This record gives sequence, C-alpha cells and structure tokens, in this order.
Amino acid sequence: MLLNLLHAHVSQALDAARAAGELSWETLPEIKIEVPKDTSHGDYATSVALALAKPARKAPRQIAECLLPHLQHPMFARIEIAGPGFLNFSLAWDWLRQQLRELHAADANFGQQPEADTHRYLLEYVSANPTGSLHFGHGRWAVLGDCLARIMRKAGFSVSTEFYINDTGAQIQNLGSSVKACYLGHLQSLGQNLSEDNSALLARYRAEKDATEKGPVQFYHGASVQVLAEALAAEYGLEAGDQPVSFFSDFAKARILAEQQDELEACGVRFDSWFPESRLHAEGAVAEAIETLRQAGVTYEQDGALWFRSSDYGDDKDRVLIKQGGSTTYFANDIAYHWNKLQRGFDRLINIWGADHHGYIARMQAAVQALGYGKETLEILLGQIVHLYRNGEMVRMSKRTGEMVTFGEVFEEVGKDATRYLLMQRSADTSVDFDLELAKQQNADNPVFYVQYAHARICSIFRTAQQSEVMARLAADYTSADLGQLTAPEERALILKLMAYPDEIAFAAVLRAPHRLSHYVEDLAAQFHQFYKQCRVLDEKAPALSQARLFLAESTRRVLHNALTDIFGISAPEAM
RNA sequence: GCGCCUGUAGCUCAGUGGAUAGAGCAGCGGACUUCUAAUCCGUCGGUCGCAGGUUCGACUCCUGCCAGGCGCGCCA
Repeated sequence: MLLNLLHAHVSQALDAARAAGELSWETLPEIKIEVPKDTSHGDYATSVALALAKPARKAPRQIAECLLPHLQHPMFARIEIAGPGFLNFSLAWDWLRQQLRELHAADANFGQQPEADTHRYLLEYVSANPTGSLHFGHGRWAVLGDCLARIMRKAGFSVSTEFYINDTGAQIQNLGSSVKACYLGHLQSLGQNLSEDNSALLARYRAEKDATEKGPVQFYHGASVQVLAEALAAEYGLEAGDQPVSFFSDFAKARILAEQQDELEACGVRFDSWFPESRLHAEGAVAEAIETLRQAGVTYEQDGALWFRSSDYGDDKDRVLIKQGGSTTYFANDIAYHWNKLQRGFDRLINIWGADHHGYIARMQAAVQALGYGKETLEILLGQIVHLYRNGEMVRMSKRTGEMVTFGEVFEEVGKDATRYLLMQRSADTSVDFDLELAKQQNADNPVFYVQYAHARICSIFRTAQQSEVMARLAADYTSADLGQLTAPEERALILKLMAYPDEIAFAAVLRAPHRLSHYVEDLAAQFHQFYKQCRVLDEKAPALSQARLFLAESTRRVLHNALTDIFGISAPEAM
C-alpha cells in the first residue's frame, strides 16, 4: 500500500533526524499523509512538520528541512517544502511504471491485503422477522452489509456474516393466527361448518380488517397472508382446520424465510449463516444467559419481574429480562444471542441496525460488558431510513392493509446493478430518497453506468485491435510493453489513481464506509475517460506507445472489474 | 424534556484538524472523417444552519442555540 510505504519513509526520517540530534520531542503526533487537492503540490503530501512544531519546539519549515536529507529513495523524483511547512512528494516516473507492472501482475488479487488484525468479526445485518416480505429498508441494510463484508475481507479482516431469524414470539403467533383465519375463511366459502373457536377467530380477523378507525393491529392483512393460506390448502387439503396455530405459523415462516432467502440471493447478498432464535430457546441459552447475569450480581427482582442493572453500564435506566408473567423479553433473548456469538469464538461483533433502533444500543452494549467483554466488542452501525418515491410521490407503507413495495419488486423493476449501486453510494448516516422512476430513467445520468461504460470502453479497444494485424499482435503481447513510453500527464494521473485502490479499500473498511469506494471508482472512471480522450491507444504509427497504453488500459480494466464485481457485487459489462 | 442522525452550490450529495471547500445533475458555451459522444473541455454557481470557543490553522473538535428526521415499552 502506497500510504503505508510513505508513512514508513516519513517515520524513518523522523527517527533518523532524532537519532542525529536534529529533532527532539516527547510525544510524536500522528503522521498524516494525503493527496493534495492542488496537483502543483505534488502527488502526496504530509503535514507532519506542522504538527511537530510544538512538540519539537521548532518552526515547521525548519523541521521539514531536517527531514529532507533523510528522505532518500528512488520512489521520489522530488520532495519540496511548501507553504507553511508541508512536505510535497512527487513520485518518480520509473517507480510508478514499475508499480503499474506489479499491479497488473497481481491481477484479481490487487487490493487484497494481508491479515489486518487477529480478531474474528461477525457482521449481523437485515435480520428481519419471517412475518412478511423484506421491505426496501431491509434492502439498504442488505446491500450495505454485503458490501461492507466484501470490503473488510479485501482489507484483510476475518469476517463472517449472519442473518438472525426472529422466528419466535408474539408476531409469529399473530402471523399463524392470520393465516389460519384466511384458511378458515376459505373453508367457510366452500360451505364447511366451523367450530366455535374457529368461527370466533375468523370473526375477529375480519372485524380488524374492516375497522375504519386506526388502532392497534394484531393480525396481518396483506395479500401475502391470503396467498400463504391458499398454498397451505393446496399442500394439506381442507382438513387442517383443527390444527393449532403453531401449525400455521410454522408453515408460514418457512415459506416466508425461503422467499427472503431467494430475494437476497437474487440481489447477490449471501450470508455465511442463518441463525434462528428458536435454537436459543431449544438449547436453554436464554435461561443460561440470564443465570449468568444473575450470578454476576447485575440483576434484581422488582414488581414481580427480573431486572438487569444496565444503568450501571451507561444505559438510561435498568431493563427487564423476565416479565411478570414469567416470559423473557426480546432483550433477554438478544442477550443470549449475542453471548452465543461470542461463545462461537467471534470477538468482534458488528451489527447493522435501522436508526429507529438506536435507543437499544446502550442496553445491548451494557449486556455485553456485564457478560465480561470489553466495550469495543460490540459495534453498532446505524443506517438512516430510506424513503421510496415514484414520480416524486412518496410510496406509503401500511401495516394495516399490508400495502408495501418489497425489496424484491424494486430490484426487479430497477435492476440489480442500479439498485445496489444507488444504495451503497450514500453514507449510512444520510437518509435516502429513492425514486423508482428516476432510478430506471436515469440510465445515462446514473453513475453506475458511467463506471461500467469505462470498463466496456476498454474491452472495446481490445476488440478493435483485432481488426488490424499489427495491433492484434501488439495486444496479444501487451505484457512485454515498454512502459517507458508512458509520459503523458493523463497517463500519470491514471496510474496514481490505480495505485490508490488498496488504500481506499483499507480506509473504507476501517471507517465502515462502503460509500467511499463508489466515489473512488467514479474518480477512476473519470480519470480513464480523460486518458481515453487525450491519449489515443491504438496508433499504427506508434506501435510501442500503443502497446504501453494497452498495458495501462488493461490494468485499469482489471481494477474496475475488481471493484465492480468483488466490492460492489454488480456486473462489469464488456459492451454497452 | 432527554438521546441519536442530518443541515455544504438551484437539486442530489462527497469531504482524514491543513494549502484557493469539491463532484454529479440542472444552466450556459464548446469538442465526433479518428479506439463507443452512456464521453471530454470550458463557464456560471458558496455567510459550509447561526453564535461563541479551542489553535499556528476549523466544514472538521468543544459549548450554546435554530431547523428537519428518528427514538425514548414488562412490544418485537
């Protein structure tokens, strides 16, 4: 990585200057290396001399003067002291050419970094209830989590991904009741007589569905419930009316889960594991977790409930683990789940949650600490809400009517590439307004096409080369190109941008900010388009230059392909 | 009331305490006999919500306000 390399050089120069007695300091400030906005300030720059002014009690420019003699390396063509004391690095052409060759040789592995740390990360995201289709908000977390996992792996972190299935509890019960009610309605319409209990259930279901004023909703009324009831009738016939609600909920949740899995798969989102909440209950893990907290002395009984002293760990107030009725809270179950993750050997837990769950963070982190783990063990990434629009009008979702646009419908309509790109393009901290018509119509203006077009253009150059015997020969043997032919500023800028790829990945991984890579890739595509315009690749009169440019173009294609397919999870078309 | 997020060009948004705050879209003006014009070049456009503070230096950090969103259950 280029930044690491520069960092090492600066660090060594500092040590050398100190050893020579030219500089002294108590605490060394962070060495920051950046790409200057103004190209006349070199390819990279550091402000370390400014930061060191106070600790070293010396003027910044003087400090820079001290460092200069210790910064000797063939990679530098020139190092200048500028402004208040910046060190501006200009990299040597020959060194850049050599780096380009190495980048090309690394091929698909370019950007892949060695082990970044020894932790084992578990990234949990989406984790929707199996009570209905995934909505578009889930889609944002799906894309975000998937891209983050890809980026972190590329950056050398060991990451496993998991989907937590909330397959127990009242919502599942309600789903089962709803499906049963629809099923009973079906039987009734066929002239079957219903038992007293069944009639009552059906009546309650219909009453809630037909209610005009708003109130608490118990049942599910979407069309999908009807579909589930019909599917059940098709599979089990008309004799299931006496089956308990659990029979219906088991059927429904299995179907819904399968649908969610299919949709995620179709969108290129693959989880390493699917963890059902029911397993925790079956294994007695919830009781065990509660007992562990009890023995740690962080619980107490009050008002017939068992409480966890989460306020001792920074939460606003204490939280209930076991309710008056004796059943456990969702929170208690979640504690057991997180403990389970830790017991499986993951020592870094990252969860992606919707911003509406932020009030839940403090208690969850309190629980992890109470179980004996450090504060840094659990990291929660909050994503802001996403609004769906169609022709400028917000698409409203209603739980009562079950009216909603599912994630699957959106990416079927908009396309996987554009959907994924538009969702990962924005920082998780910003709410997203996603207009379906815009996402589709945008085509030419959509940045994803801009990037893909650069890739297709490069492929096109190689196709065109086949039409001429001379060019075809050069293209076939482009790896033996004399890169010394590359001298243009556009070529240099493109190489520098390519070299930055691993640094961008590392940065995006550490910041947990996938959106940063979309900006990088757009910059890279822009840099290529400029090169394409300014530097003709195939030129019969300059075969050596043509070959060198083919080498550069192919290297660019490899990085674009790598980013599009490995990081963004979208296609890298050869023609558009 | 308390907590979290957001506030940057007409719009959508980037921006690691550093040099003259950037990009795309929209607007205006240019560039196709030449590897894909889904492209490129130029130009217009700013009180970085407001006010203080910290320092060599603040869009960035701190405090207080203003505006918008979300959340403050023995729901999940």
